[in-house]
Amino acid sequence: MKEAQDTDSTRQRCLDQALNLLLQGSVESLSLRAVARAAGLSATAPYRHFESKEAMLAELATRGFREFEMALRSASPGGVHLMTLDSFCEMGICYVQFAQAQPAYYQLMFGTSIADPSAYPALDEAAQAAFSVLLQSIEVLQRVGEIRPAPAHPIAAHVWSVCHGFSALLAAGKFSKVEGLVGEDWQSGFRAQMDILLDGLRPAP
Amino acid sequence: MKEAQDTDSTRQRCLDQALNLLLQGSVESLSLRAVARAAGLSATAPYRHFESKEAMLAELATRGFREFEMALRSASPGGVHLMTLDSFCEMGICYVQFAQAQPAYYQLMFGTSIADPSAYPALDEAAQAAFSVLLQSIEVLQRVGEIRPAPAHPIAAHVWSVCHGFSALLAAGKFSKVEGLVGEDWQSGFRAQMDILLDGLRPAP
DNA sequence: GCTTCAAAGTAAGCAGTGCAAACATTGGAG
DNA sequence: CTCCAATGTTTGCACTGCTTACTTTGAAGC
Repeated sequence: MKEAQDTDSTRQRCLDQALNLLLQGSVESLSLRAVARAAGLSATAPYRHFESKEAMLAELATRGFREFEMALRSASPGGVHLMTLDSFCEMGICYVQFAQAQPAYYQLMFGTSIADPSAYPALDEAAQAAFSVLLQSIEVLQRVGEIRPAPAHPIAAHVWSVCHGFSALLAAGKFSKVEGLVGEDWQSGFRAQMDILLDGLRPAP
Repeated sequence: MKEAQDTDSTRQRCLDQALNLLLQGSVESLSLRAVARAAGLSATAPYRHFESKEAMLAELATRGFREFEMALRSASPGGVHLMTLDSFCEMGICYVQFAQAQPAYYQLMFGTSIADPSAYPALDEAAQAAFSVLLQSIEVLQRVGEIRPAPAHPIAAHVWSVCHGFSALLAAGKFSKVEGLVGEDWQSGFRAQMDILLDGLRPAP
């Protein structure tokens, strides 16, 4: 009996083309048929390689989380263990950067396109790994006294809320009427938010 | 020539049924045909009353923002001008409450289902009015010395990011693995975030 | 009271979707 | 050489938003 191998080239071609289409469109506008067309297959051939459309999206999202984790890590050149407040800020920038540069990718990862992410263990694992970068960074900053000593999980959740909220509202264009934040001008606005955020996390004097 | 009147009962029936379906489903799964079916019309009849599906969604979203504004205002019994830190916190709760109780409604208002909201002036106006509640609350709190004196718009944007981010991540179930926040248990988690937020906005001693 | 005419509603059709089932192809194991 | 399972295709179903052409209807103008 031959196990389904990951060296299945057609499968990879489908995934690559799906990513291609996703990057230049939205999640909703991504159809399996378009993927098949781009991969030079018949409309329903991808069903030989993926349980469903959602299963394929889940694999894309998994890929996304891995890239996302890399992007977050890139903010701290010395690795998470040498985290500084500046690098932490930069990590936030990298977060929003990712969401802003590839909105459909980000939406796939953090939206509700995938009804039950926990049905895809690899996806869960990749997402958890990305979150761990944030969590560990906070723990390091607590150890060096830049962030007040307190349970790290709620703090991480808060930072995540800020980054996600900013990214989502920016992507939806909701900031254009508020601060004139559009396109590439968001960085100063985001830094202002990070300043408030870090002020609230500073240790008591 | 008879102007199209707003007393158009069929039109209202469509909107009501659309809201009905929206509240018990998702934005994506809401079809104009289902609305027509629920309203006892032929599949394409709604097109006599709405330019397009998006135009109908825009009217629903406008309605949503008006309800949303009411919900936010309800947090401060004495009106925005008697805003306190506690009421401000409560306003955040009301925000998330709204998003949590009617996720599809919220997603319609703050998501990207409506490609260009500025194409619908009434929608823009209603959204702006809701945002003003937040903005004015902050200005009042600055006047009474509970929030540091600083441009109010960036502060409002930050508060908005936190509330939106929390709501979106909660709705997507992303907090379940982080803090065990699911369903109705989110309030304590959210208060913790508001505490950090308000700490960062406190005036310098 | 009759005509006229625009508004309201319908039916049919187009191009697209996800997905299921039946069929054809093909390449490697026995 | 023969199976047989994996891969791919065709066909079909029920659904979507939306357009076009058609019918009904109700009220205003003469």
